[in-house]
Amino acid sequence: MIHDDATEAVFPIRVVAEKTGINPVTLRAWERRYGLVRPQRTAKGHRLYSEHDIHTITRILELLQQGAAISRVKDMLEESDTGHAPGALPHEPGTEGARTEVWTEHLRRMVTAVSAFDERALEATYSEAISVYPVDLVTRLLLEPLLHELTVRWEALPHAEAERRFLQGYLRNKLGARFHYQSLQSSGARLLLAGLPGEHVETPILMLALAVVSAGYRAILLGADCPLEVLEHACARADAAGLVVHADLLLPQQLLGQLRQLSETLPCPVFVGGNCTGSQRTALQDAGLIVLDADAAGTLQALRNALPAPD
Amino acid sequence: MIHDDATEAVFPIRVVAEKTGINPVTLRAWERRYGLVRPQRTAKGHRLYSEHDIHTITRILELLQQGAAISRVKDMLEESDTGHAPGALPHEPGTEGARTEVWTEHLRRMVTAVSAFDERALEATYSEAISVYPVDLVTRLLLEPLLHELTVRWEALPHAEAERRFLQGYLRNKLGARFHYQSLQSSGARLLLAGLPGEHVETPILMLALAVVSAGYRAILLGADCPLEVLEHACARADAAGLVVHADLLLPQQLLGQLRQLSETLPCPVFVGGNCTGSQRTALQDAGLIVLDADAAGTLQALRNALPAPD
DNA sequence: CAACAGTTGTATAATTTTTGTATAAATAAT
DNA sequence: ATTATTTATACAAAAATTATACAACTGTTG
Repeated sequence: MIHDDATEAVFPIRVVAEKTGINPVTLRAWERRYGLVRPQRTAKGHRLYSEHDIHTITRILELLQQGAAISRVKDMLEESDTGHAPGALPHEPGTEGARTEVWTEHLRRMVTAVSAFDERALEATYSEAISVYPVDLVTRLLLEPLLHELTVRWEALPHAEAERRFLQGYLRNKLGARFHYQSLQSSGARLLLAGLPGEHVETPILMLALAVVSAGYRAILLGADCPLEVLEHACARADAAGLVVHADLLLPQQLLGQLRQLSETLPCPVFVGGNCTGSQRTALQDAGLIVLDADAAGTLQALRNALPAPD
Repeated sequence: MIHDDATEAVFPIRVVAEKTGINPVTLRAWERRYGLVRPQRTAKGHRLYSEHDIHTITRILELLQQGAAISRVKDMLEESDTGHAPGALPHEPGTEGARTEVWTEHLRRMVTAVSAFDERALEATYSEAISVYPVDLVTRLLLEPLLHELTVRWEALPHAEAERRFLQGYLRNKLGARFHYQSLQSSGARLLLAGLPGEHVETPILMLALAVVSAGYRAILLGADCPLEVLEHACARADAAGLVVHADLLLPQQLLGQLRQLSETLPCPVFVGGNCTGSQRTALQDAGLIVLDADAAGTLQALRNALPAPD
């Protein structure tokens, strides 16, 4: 499939600026300073951007949103173009421990933003946090407490269901983008991942998926509230090295029985994560499942123990 | 189908100017400077435009509308005429026919990728398409047909539920990221957006949300399967200028009644999108709802009619 | 902790290009 | 004879170009 680039490049810089939200000055600065994008030129030197260039800009925007430095974006683009994979984003093994008031302040602002349905304020706080702290930390000390705090609050105020939905939409998009990005980079064994029947909330599943992916495995997401029969079929068809299920709620006895049966049937190990691992740990282990603890390190360890290490 | 151009070429330049809204001076400048349009001439050199010429001008106008530079438009027209090579932007059904095999090929590859649970292959195809064609076109000619094709297929093969979930996860992340990004840019009136009770699929809602946002409004997403009471509360609390609900399935009579009541209660207009607008259009209109057609242009028009234009 | 250098988005200035429109002189149409 | 259309030249506003500068941050180093 051959394209004549010259004939595709039609958009002047102003249009591109409007389409992408990037100031023309900035676009030129990126090109001059980092060689980013480099569109066609007319005989007189005016820039003509193609659809492909615009797509590149959106990719840049995605990377920036994940906290990448603009000066390093070019390499990342090239790496992901040449197919083979880079180590994703800089994760500083930070030495930050307490400083809890920072987080409670962020938390407070995010709660306020949610009750005003103000996505921009939500984003502002989140991206402020993400620009200071590594992603994992923000997830663990901000997003998870936020979800927890609001869940508690909503139980007392049932009419605030809309706010819960709003926040979940935001988090789903946010975590989903991160998962998607990391997913394309990962290359280890394939793990199926789904929420058990009755679990309708997606965000904790996405968090678990992120942990799995950043442990070096590939994750195939099958979403929330997934029937066990589907998982059984999918394991075979997808040639999965393992199955990870998620449950926050208490599992009924019947489901536990079905899970035991499933883990005996399947040729691959079955892991379980989520809050149910606290209260029902032994029951789950008796059913032949491998319990994933809430912390990332423990999750990684458990996966590595039961599976060949991915790298 | 060959026409005798001479018999069709009858419109003097002034008439064409009136029909198209383009100043005669400008029409001549386009012809002189870029070789655009070139109508027949009388023996003494007066321009005589044919119906086809006028159609060409319409196409030019569409391209300009999408931001193409006038100096580049000629190449694009020629490209899409020679059928080969992607005319980047043209949205007209007339010239799409010749290029459908591009889309069926992409479609085929995506179907294959889904049944192999291969996110990277999925991404590769999608990203190739998106780098050549504008987002809207890819959504309309690739993603929507893909969803439709696989839905049909899954009805015949119920065991492939896992594949459906896999694809929906992918699309949700993809569309969600786009929505999130656009959302932060948008600044118009706020519209609440949700799937009606019984509608569990998120992707069509996200597509509708993207249309709303690119029409210049802000969208507050409340997710799929949303109870009407939640919407009623949320409209007040979020100070929304409108409510958009989505439904692909047929709406039961009871829900129609509740919708009528809702639209009478709320101070803002209520819009409805999705496949149900085809079969239940009049019933929905009787209930006081404003129907959003499937195409983006119609959606935009309907929103603008009922709300103050955002920009 | 202060000083310094690097990063990065924006701003400004001086020029040039693009693009729609205006004008003039000549010819054609009605 | 009056009204249109044509070509060619000209003009002006909008938009693009490069180059330089700057402000707000970042991180490093003494």
